[in-house]
Amino acid sequence: MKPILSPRSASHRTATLQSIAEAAGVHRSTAARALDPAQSHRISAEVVHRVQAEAHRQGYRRDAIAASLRTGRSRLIGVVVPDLANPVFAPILDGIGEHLAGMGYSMLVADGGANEASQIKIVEELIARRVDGLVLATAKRQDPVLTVCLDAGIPTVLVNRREDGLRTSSIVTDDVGGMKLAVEHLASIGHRRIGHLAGPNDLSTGVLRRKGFDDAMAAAMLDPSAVVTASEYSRPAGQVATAALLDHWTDLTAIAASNDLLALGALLELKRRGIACPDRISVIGHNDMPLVDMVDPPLTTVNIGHASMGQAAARNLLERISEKNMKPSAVLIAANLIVRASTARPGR
Amino acid sequence: MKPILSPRSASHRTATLQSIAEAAGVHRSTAARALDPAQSHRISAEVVHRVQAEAHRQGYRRDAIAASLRTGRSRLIGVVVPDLANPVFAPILDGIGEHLAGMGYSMLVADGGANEASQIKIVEELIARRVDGLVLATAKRQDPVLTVCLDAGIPTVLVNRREDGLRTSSIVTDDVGGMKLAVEHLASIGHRRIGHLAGPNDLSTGVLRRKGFDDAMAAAMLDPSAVVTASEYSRPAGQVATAALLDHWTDLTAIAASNDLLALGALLELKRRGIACPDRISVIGHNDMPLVDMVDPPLTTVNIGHASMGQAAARNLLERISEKNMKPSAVLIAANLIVRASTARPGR
DNA sequence: ACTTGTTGTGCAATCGATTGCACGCTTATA
DNA sequence: TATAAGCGTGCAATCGATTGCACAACAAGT
Repeated sequence: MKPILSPRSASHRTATLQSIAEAAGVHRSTAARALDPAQSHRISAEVVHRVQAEAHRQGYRRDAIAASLRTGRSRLIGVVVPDLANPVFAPILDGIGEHLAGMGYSMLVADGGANEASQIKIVEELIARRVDGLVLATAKRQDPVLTVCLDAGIPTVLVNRREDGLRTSSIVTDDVGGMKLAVEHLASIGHRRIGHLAGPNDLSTGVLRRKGFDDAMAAAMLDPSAVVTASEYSRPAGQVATAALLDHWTDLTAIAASNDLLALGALLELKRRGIACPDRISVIGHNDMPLVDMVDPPLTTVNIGHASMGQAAARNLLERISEKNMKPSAVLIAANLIVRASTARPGR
Repeated sequence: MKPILSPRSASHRTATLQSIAEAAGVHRSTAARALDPAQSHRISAEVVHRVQAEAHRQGYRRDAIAASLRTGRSRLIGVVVPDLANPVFAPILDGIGEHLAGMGYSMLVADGGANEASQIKIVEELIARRVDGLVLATAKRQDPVLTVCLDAGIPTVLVNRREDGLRTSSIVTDDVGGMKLAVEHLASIGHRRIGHLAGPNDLSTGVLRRKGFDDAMAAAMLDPSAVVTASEYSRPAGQVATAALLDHWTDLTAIAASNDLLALGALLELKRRGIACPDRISVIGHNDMPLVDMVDPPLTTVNIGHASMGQAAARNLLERISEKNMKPSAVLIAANLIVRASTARPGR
């Protein structure tokens, strides 16, 4: 630790409020107010102008860190996803980022990993960075991570997945309704023996979509018993679940998957067994993730407005931040059926 | 502005170094040292233990903001991508995030948008947040954004795309080599009339892959003139470029695209014209983005280790941060040919 | 016994912006 | 002509952690 360099890189002399104030011949508090659009009207026009000119001349940039320390607000929002590499999250992040940017906030993205312990560690890290709020895309139906956030008093919203309870706001698609759309579509074109590839039981999407399946099957007077639960949302898991489904229920003419990746796994397994889709068995997915319109066959699925979901989450969180004791709400984003070529009338 | 609440949320009394020091009966500087693994050996074991116990009891979390202000380091790395919604960047972000997390850094992800002005604005914002370094995935061949970063004295590396010059380190795939692989593959299975869907001229990937195309065609003694440059990396742009290619060179048996999205656009156009792929025309992509293994037909492409590219970028940046005057280097990640079903011997 | 180290802690300045309060001056009102 | 109200600025404390320096206590070497 030699006292050679000042903390800030020596090569660039720092333009601070102080340096501007001196150059403009005013006190730094005056400079601060002159540069703050919300306060500058309290300062004489002439001084405002002088300060702004000087700020520009010195290339002044307000130091967000120092401001945060003083105000206790960082204008940073932490976003935790279970797997950054999964393309499903890209549009959600995009939506969040877009809305935040418009409001002067930035997004701290963290990959929480699959297990709770690591997610909690990540969240602690974000809290230490004084994030003003958190968006969790990782929620389990009872989520210990959320408990940590709430205990720390950080405004938090859930996106894409929600808790069973209503401890905080959530922005998710209408999972039940979306799956109903899927089943109704299959039923309307004549399918009677429909199987379901369910998502994991500890995720809201898994159980809610399954409920949608059950409800819709009941409404159509069909037998809802052909269900296999996948161990996770992935193609391999979808493939093994499909294998199990086909082995146990040999007369199925359609499969409604809880998620596109599971549906893709189903397509793989069908292909492996030489079962034509949609000729022998129709497959419908859920999410409408990028590129599923070009797989073979183009996947019929349920579209979720991921980007608008992200935006809504950001908007909701910002409201929650400004109005501390806002009541939690569960926002549902409508789902849309997208018919492509992986579904068709059941064969003869 | 009523003096009602302290800046920090009133509901949670803040555990600070001060409060711990008091409770442990030592000075806060001593507490700081006791809690810092790098310094704690200078403090008596007994005091260290007392402080740690107290810190734990109060649920102390070191305030990263305050530390940043003092040290001038934020342990934050800004990452700028041109389009967060594009799934190609997901694995890169994943790689960056993974490496950073292991080193105690966090990642500030920002969507810079397509134009320079907005990218510069974003970068200014990141600089104001005192990021310790920047990763740009947006680089043009001569990039004004990089100029801003360099002028501000922020360690910066480029990922995925690079500049023509060597103003700073870049981590990209071997674009020339990758495209050579692609062309050699086509030539080796008998193609002689090969067209190229080039990427934008202002991006390194566009020109370098085109160079790879030219070189490989020359090496194979083939005519490299069938080239159309796409206006951007997107499916629609790929489709119109393909249309132009097919209209001008009617005897092509294969198309080497600069990017998977362009290749997908090509597939679309071929389908629209009723030209069978790979029977009449083979198509090869570049990037091996998620799901292209399941499109119709499964896309032959060139795989790029996106995740390892991200990791390498993070590693390189961190080195550059700790060793300020490190020489810029251009790191190339090897590319691999992935043969699937969109390429085949030319038809009879 | 006296210098020279060594070790463990305390002290206080510092990072840069923000903001409640006070003060002096001008203008309007009684 | 007082008195009040308002306006533009300056003052100084504050946010919480870090760190160079000082200093006391004690050990070791001459």
